[in-house]
Amino acid sequence: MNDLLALDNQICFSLYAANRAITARYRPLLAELELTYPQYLVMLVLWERASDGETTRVSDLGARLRLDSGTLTPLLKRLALRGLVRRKRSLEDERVVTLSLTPQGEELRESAAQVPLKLLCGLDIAPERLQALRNELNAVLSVIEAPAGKESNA
Amino acid sequence: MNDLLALDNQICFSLYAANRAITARYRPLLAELELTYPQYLVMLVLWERASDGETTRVSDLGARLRLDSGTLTPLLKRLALRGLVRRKRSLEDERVVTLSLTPQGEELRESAAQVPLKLLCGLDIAPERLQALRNELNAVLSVIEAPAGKESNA
DNA sequence: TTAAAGTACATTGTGCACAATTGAATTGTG
DNA sequence: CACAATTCAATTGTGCACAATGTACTTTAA
Repeated sequence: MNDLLALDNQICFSLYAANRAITARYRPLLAELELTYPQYLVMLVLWERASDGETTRVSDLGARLRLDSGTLTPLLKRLALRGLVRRKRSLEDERVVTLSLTPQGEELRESAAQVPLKLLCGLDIAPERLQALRNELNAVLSVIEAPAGKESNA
Repeated sequence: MNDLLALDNQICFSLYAANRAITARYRPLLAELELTYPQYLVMLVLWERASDGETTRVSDLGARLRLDSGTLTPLLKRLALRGLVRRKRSLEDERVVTLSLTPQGEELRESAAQVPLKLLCGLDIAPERLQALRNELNAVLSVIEAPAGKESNA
């Protein structure tokens, strides 16, 4: 009866289920833009950085989203195929692939701008509550991602 | 500069990143049991229900974990192949597949019992804080999963 | 009793995630 | 310069998630 193993006591399951539930809420909204959820996140980063006048490398994107090239490369190829994104080998360093938005990619931002509000309207949760949750998640995330845990706790 | 689209303002991204970070923390612990994270969740449910003397159907599992047969069927076949789980067609209703644990499946529970504690030790976050986060996630989850949102808000 | 509706699981196909490996390009060192 | 080490992206392979469809079975109701 060690209920540490009970599903309801696993923080992990709450995260897992909540994440999939939120993603499911986004899905119909993003379907109108013909974007998947990870593609949407990639576009968010590109929109952000493009407006800052920064060029984005695949590794920048990976650092921001915590995703590696095995995930990003095929995803970016699909976005490029759809004409939203350009992939170009850097001239200074041929290992680097530089990402930029096509006019269509820029344009899509206008439609996407409505997504966050539409989602919030469909949710019936106080925005402050979501904000508090987000802050707590970010705080926990930064601890989780800290170098080495504290396994060497003499 | 409508920062509703900023990545850092997306509750969804916090959830997405935190979920993957936690899962990554579990991975080495579960690797010792040769379980993936979703497989671990399935085993948690089976351990729970077996100790309650209940038989588990695939649809029960799906309801508990919010996963459909497209995800569960191949996962369960892999667990069966490893000899942890038995899949049997119900005699009363041939559509139903009943799940039970093999002796090895039961036995694995002993090793798994250490996983939650090991995870907590590696985290360096107050357990009460995680519990509060879990409760908040569950509350939000139940709202998200509520029937229809409130789109029809006259 | 038999057609229609509904249920439970399986299958197929697409798109992530992530580990591991590869290969090309760059950097660091003597 | 040579050459080892490192870096960046791509590739390969496994395992989820999920939509859509298929198929067998059960229930219902005409």
